[in-house]
Amino acid sequence: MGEKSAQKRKYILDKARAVFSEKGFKSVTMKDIVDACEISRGGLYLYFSNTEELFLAVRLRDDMDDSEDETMSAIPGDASAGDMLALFIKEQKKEILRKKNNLTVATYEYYSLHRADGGENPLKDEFDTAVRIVERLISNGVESGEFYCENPRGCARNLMYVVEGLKITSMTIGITEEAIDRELMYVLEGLVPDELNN
Amino acid sequence: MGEKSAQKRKYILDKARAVFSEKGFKSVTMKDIVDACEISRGGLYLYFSNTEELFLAVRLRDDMDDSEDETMSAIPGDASAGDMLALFIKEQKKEILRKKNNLTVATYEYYSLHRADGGENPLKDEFDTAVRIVERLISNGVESGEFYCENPRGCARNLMYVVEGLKITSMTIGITEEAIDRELMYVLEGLVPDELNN
Amino acid sequence: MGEKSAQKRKYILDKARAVFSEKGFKSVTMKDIVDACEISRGGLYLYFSNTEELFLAVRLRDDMDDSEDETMSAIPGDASAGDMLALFIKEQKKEILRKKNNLTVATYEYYSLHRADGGENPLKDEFDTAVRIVERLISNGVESGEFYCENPRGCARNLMYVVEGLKITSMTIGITEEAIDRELMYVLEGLVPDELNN
Amino acid sequence: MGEKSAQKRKYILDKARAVFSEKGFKSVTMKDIVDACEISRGGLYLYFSNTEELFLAVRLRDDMDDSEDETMSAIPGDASAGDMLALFIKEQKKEILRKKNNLTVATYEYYSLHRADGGENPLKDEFDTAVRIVERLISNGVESGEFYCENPRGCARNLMYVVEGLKITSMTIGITEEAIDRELMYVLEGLVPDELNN
DNA sequence: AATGAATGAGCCTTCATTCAT
DNA sequence: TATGAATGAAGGCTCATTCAT
Repeated sequence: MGEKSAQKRKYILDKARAVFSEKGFKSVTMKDIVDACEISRGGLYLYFSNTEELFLAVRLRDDMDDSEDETMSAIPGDASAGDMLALFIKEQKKEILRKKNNLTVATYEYYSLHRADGGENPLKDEFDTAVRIVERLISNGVESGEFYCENPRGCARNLMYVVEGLKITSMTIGITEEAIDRELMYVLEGLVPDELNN
Repeated sequence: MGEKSAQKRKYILDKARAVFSEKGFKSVTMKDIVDACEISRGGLYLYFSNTEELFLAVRLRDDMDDSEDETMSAIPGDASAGDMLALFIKEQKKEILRKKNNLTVATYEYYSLHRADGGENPLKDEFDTAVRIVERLISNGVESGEFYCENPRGCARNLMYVVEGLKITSMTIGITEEAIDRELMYVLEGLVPDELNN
Repeated sequence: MGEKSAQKRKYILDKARAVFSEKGFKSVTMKDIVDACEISRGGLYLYFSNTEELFLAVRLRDDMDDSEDETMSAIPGDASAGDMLALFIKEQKKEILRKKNNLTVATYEYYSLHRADGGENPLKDEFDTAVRIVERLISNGVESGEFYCENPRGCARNLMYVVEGLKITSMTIGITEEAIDRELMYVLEGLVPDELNN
Repeated sequence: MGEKSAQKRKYILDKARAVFSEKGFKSVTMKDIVDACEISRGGLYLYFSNTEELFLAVRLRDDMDDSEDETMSAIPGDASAGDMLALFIKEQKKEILRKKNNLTVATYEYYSLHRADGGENPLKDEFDTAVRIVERLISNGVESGEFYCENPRGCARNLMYVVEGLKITSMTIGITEEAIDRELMYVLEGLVPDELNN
């Protein structure tokens, strides 16, 4: 009803994602979207009133079919903590390297515009959730003897800040896959019991 | 043709910095600068042709009287590696927390627009330089027995990626001074010889 | 081809009247009507092609169930001229003060747009008819000795121009009921034989 | 300074007056003004931000070089009340008949949109002022024996409401000069002492 | 050097109108 | 008949950029 055609809505979001990936958030105009979708100006406004609405919908839609969750839930129940952490990190790496449909810059632009220091912030939720996941994996690994770590939360946070650093570096300075591997490895090595580390 | 009035140029750059700090890069218009400087439109064009030129000049001017260099060079020759690293980190923290004249977002916006994956990139130079400085400080500390570290370069890079992560987090999610301290501390603790760590 | 559903047509006209009352003529869009009627865009076009057609139909419909005629025809045959004039004026006053469904402004807007100086003009017909009615009432009153008036037509016209003046004043400047009474009274007092006037 | 070129401002107001006269208030777009003035879109916005601002300025400017005031003040000091009233009415008549630059409809449209029942309203001020002027003229005439009138204020108000009625009639129904004369005469005749009236 | 009025391109948004279902 | 998605024209507004003074 209010949503017109759900299919077209998805179509628009798909095209919009590509545009946001290409131009970030601020530079994107409704005309950019219209052109990308090859629909009429009025047609777009039937679905979204401005780029902000569009962007948030793109990010939401993203969550739905996000490969991360799928991947994580597709893990066999008997996977080791190390395997799972490796998988998690592999996903992060994929995201960092992603060329197409990469929302990193647009997201940073959007939230630097709408920073809500005190209040709710989806970005903060995402970050905190990721930290918790990693912390749990590390803790599990410590219990099973796979990892050695006196401060799992600290280590998890360190990992996620490095990931953030790598993301922004990738979008501004540029970074090679090797450099990403090296950085993530550096963090993980701190988890390996000393006797194994040598 | 020459520099017109170097003084006025500096004046414009000062005002422009505040504008870029406030609005990032993409959202800044020449009119914003004109308004901030309270000069004529034509007057501004005499010095800078567009916001890009202006922004690069702001960043350059920044390097000149940058407090970081001053601070670092103001260190007594006999300062310990630990003291110097602490000082360096203090500067980074100040930058992360900086409210006024903070170019972080504008810089990210600008370089995400002008990313030159392979070629030269001042941002890359700055990052690499910072890594080298930290690496040297750590190495010195290791030599003097202040630090323990098997991979100074890796540790330096880890620190700088965390700093990048903290910067972007500060500008988007928001972050408290305590959280910054905790993160930086986490990295530094890895450098402290075990016997001292307890 | 025919009238589609006469009931729905009336429904649309009712809702449209409210809209024209609220927004005048020029500002009303087909969308306004669609929204007010809660019907589909296409559905509206089935009945009316544009706001002009709609407005004219609203005014016509108005004439049909207009309370004025009803009221006037509901007068007992033996009513005095004075009673009937009082009734007529009461109706005019009601119209001037009418808050809901007041077409005054819309009508003025429409006819200032479509003024036909020489030709036919429903507004002119209405005005002339009203003048004739008042003139007849006055003449009757003069014959019966209720009124004193040497120029009934002139007095009737004077009354109706004052009514027009009051209508437009009511819609633009705003006017109180007392002010309306005072004005209408002023005109009527001219009709009262001198000996009664004191 | 803030006013750019006073000359051009006046030029725009002149052209705008013609547009408002032609199209009323609501239908006028900034593009209409731009086209009438043959200036650029941006150029117009340098002086006025929207049609409302423009319209109010047109009305203000109107007051300044309004012929009414000039005319009234150009009256010889020894003019009789009758002469002055005749002059006043002649001005009203001119205004009612005015073809070019007639702001009547635009004014009604504007104020029907911005009616402030309780508060200040320039239209109300103008009306009240006119009433006071007429009242004074009548009173003077009564004192000098030129007029006979028991209720100068009532008569003045009656005249001005008739004038309002004639104005709106002129713009909607259309009216001939003779009809205007007849109406105004009707009111004035009420002022003439009976013995002269025959 | 400096000014600021002027231009015109470009994006935003709303609406009348059409048309496939 | 009725629906409402879709289109495209029209008007609002802002800005980069130029240029006469």
